[in-house]
Amino acid sequence: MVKHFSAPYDRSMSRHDEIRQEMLRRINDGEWPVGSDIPHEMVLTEEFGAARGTVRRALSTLVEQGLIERRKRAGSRVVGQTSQTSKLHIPLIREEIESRGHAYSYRLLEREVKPGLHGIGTRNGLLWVRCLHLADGAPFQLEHRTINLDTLPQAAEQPFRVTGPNEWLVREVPATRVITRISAAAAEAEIAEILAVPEHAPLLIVSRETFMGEAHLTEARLSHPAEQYQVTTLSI
Amino acid sequence: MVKHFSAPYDRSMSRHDEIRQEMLRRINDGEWPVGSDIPHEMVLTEEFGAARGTVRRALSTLVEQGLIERRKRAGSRVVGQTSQTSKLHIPLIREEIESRGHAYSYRLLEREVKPGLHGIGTRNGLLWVRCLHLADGAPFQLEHRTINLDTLPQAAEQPFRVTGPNEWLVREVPATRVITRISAAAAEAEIAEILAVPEHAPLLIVSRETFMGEAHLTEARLSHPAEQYQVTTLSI
DNA sequence: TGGGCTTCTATGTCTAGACATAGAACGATA
DNA sequence: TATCGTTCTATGTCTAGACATAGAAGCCCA
Repeated sequence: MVKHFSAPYDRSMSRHDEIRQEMLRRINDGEWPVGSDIPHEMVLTEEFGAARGTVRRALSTLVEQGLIERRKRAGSRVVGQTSQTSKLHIPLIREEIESRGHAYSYRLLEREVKPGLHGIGTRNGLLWVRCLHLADGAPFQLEHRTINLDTLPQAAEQPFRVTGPNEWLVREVPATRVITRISAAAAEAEIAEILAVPEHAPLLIVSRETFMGEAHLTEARLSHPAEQYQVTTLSI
Repeated sequence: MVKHFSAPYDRSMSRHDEIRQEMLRRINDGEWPVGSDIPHEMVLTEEFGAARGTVRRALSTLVEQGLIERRKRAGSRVVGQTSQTSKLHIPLIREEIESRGHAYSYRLLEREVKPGLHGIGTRNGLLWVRCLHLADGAPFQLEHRTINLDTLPQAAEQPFRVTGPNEWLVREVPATRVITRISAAAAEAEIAEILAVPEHAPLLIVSRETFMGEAHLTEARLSHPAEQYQVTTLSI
């Protein structure tokens, strides 16, 4: 089969990646302008000399990226992003700190079993942990965590004295759904002291709830001094 | 072909979704514990009575979710997430404000063509825009934007007097790569005044750079009073 | 025992079909 | 002209193959 375009694409790419690159180029160069219909699958299939499945794979990637949209019978068209979607990747705090070339250390501040709340942990209660993650000895992240002992009874046996709940959860527990919220706030007196920042200093706060199916597993509130931490995401 | 499991799955789901659900259940219930190998594709293919492609589609989704990892010759295994990945979705500020039931309004503060910087916009310069997005008349987001006039010369003709650069960019310009950074900071005097918050009040700041291929398109710095705004993400 | 070579296999990619179906387009009717 | 069925088609899903290939596992030899 003939390839009907001859740009010097990386030969190590798979065919669907090559095709996707070429489609990207056409969008880029305005050959397929925003708002316009792009050719039907079968036309592209012939043009690229590939199977329909391969062309579809290239197209699906563009759909994921939000560059095109497709509707049955109506065909596919290039869209200007109505909202930018990107992948947010929050690493283990230990890795984050070590990747910056700092020494990681950990301190457990509080650990307590509390009664359930809002229908969560009504049987076995909630494990409440407060701990601090440090970079080169300086406070980097304050972690407030609750673990649902109904769904994760094994957590009750974890002391979390030398490693944080995160490390354990990551190793032992898979999650199917995660809700992450990122916000800013001024440091209250108690938190300011723990994080060694002035009162009312700006904090970047990452809150995360984790579920397995419908079951609530754990919730975390991670507070960082604003100067030290930012969240970065890449496009899909 | 027989389906070898009989849970009452939604019949409206596609087969690969059904299979994925069943796999999720097995991970959930510990039948496939974290760290363990899961059966080979061909075994699953037989068990589910589906084609290999269909089983692979279910598995790929689990890989995307970060629940399993696969390696040639070595097979597939369940992994505890070493880092949580989720989808970050930043809507048009107008939509954000209207979806909260507030009236959106816009004010252009500054618009100027500046010389290029760091090899960006060296030919035609950079269009620099500062504008304010309001909810029910109250400041909600301060937008600092630069647009690369080398790659987007059409932007020079846009007055941005009644709608912001975002609306125009979204309608006209596709992007292949977006870098988003989320941070917190204390409001400097000038910004505090524009946003009608006390000096040093915490701000949530979303910065975004947009590219088409390697070409730099635009850069935005969006500042919000911390109490009014947070970023939410859902799992993939 | 350890390093390098070969073999082998589970996953990755691709093809060429078939059938399902949302929903756009069209035509009939009021 | 507006509304309501009907038709039709581009996309969505699935199948059953073939071949490619990373890299784990085993082997040989020093």
